Amino acid sequence: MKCSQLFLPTLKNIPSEAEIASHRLMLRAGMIRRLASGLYTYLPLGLRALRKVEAIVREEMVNAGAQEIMMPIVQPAELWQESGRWDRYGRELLRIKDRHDRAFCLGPTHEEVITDLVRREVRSYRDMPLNLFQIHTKFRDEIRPRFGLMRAREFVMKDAYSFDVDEEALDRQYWNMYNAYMRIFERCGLEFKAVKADTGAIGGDVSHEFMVIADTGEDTVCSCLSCSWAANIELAEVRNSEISGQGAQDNSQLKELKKVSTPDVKTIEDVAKFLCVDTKRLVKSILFSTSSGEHALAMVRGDHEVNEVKLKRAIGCDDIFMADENVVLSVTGADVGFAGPVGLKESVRIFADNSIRGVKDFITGANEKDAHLLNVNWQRDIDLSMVTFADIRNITDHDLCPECGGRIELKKGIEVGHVFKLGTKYSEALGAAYLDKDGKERPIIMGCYGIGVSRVVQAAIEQNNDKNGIIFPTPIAPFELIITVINTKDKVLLLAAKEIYDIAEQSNIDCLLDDRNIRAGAKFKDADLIGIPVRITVGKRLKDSGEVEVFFRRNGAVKMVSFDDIKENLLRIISFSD
RNA sequence: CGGGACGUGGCUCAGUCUGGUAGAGCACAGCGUUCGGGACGCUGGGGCCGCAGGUUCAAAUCCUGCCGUCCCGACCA
Repeated sequence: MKCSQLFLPTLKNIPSEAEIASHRLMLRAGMIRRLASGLYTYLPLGLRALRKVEAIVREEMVNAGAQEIMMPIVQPAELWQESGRWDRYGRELLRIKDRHDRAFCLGPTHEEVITDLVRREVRSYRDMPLNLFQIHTKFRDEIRPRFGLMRAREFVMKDAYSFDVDEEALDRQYWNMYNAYMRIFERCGLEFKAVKADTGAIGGDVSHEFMVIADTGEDTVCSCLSCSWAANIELAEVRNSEISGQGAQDNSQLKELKKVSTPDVKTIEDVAKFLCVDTKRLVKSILFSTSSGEHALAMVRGDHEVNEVKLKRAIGCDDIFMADENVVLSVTGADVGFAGPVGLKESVRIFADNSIRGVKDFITGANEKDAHLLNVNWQRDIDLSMVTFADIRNITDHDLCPECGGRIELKKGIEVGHVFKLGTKYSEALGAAYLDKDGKERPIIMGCYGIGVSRVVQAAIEQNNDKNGIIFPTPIAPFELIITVINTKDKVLLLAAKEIYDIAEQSNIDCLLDDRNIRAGAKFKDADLIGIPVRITVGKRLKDSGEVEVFFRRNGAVKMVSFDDIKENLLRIISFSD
């Protein structure tokens, strides 16, 4: 491709709509343009990178035994009603109506459609194992689209679904996919981690996420420095070395319960400062409401955070959210900021984190405006029959690995892939069953496996850039090589560059020829910005010494190579780009 | 949905506080000089100042409502 003909609108200025490096660079490099919030057009360069990732994903999926299909984006409401997700999925599901006033949605995922297909076509144990995938557009009406392609409303996803006769076969498919994912992300040149994960709205039992490590990631990844344990913080279990006693205490040692005035002192930090104590002496009490309209009080140490996924499990309900001001007022009798376990106006269940089980004489809110309680104690002040101790807090980097007791670290990650063992959740809801060897009907055992293909492109850029622009890993670079002609009016240089270009084309190297009649500096800046791994510069040195310059974007290395050598060994010479 | 910021040529922004002829840089077009790290000079085109109301002799500027964008939060395969 010649630059003079390529639609490549690069920007010198940083667009004001973008905050993070990868988003800015994709706009500046002319890869994407925004149509509306969370909706993007892929320009030639962006689409090429996307296609590269797609090709890798497709190849590995097919190698792993999956077969490609394509399902509709528009899906009938009936199917979603059948699975129960028409009501449960919430407002992220964009609902539309056709001219006959029939309800449809834009597919945010395809479990319903694939299960409908399979329940019609798969009747026998002989038809399995089966693994079907597609690479297609998904639509999710995100509350807050963010960071360009990172959290777009419309995006490209590879989704695969497996169908098996039993758990054992599912287990094989699951790890087969897991391994395929490892290969895919390695080939894309990403620094990533596979971590244990929560199954969220998709449901199911076992699940792993594939996280690209990056400071701008929206998830937190915990991993052990000494063993292979790694988990999303939503799920990372806290090892309990701190538990002592059973909550019941020897009352004679306890200090007297005391109420202190804390006017307008609400946050944990403020209270600790006001009372001149460490935040660890405080116990944070946060009121949650469940989807069924009940309330529960969560208690964690002042310096800890409530983990809603764990709390949800401890309570045993589908969904929870922080109670609003009115609920807080009616349950505690005070404004937000003074909640505590003692003297609640309404009787609610209390879920206390394991780490506060053994503490004595702690500080909590007094359920009274501008007041806190000192020397609160289990049993004496709090009815233990209302209290459930559980792991309901986020792990911290002071905690130890739950597997081996080693030190752990917390890092931010971008979720680019997620594999689930679904089990029979959808096959039972939609009646997808097969006949086994004995002629007995059984539900099909399912797994599902997603990759955010468009997100991979941006995550790769987030991980590979410098002040001059993108540094594409070669396998997903829109072009692998750019040949920069310093002076296009010089026919000798232009012809020499074309000669190399033709060889590159014949060698199946994706090559750009920068034949634009602009100054050399601008060409260099553009080449750096769009992140082409290797640049060959054809300039006056060709005339002086018969050499061209080979520049490697990643490390800035420069090699002078004779024109003849380049022609004979192009592939070998540019193969050191990563 | 709650909190915050913003909306002025294609892009980045000034001008708004204190109402009075719409500006700069980049980009674009023409001419000339230049030509290996985003050149320079001259000339030129391009604006419902987000939209709608209101106040005023007069509104980019003040007021009200709406729309859009971004950030934080809640939410999230």
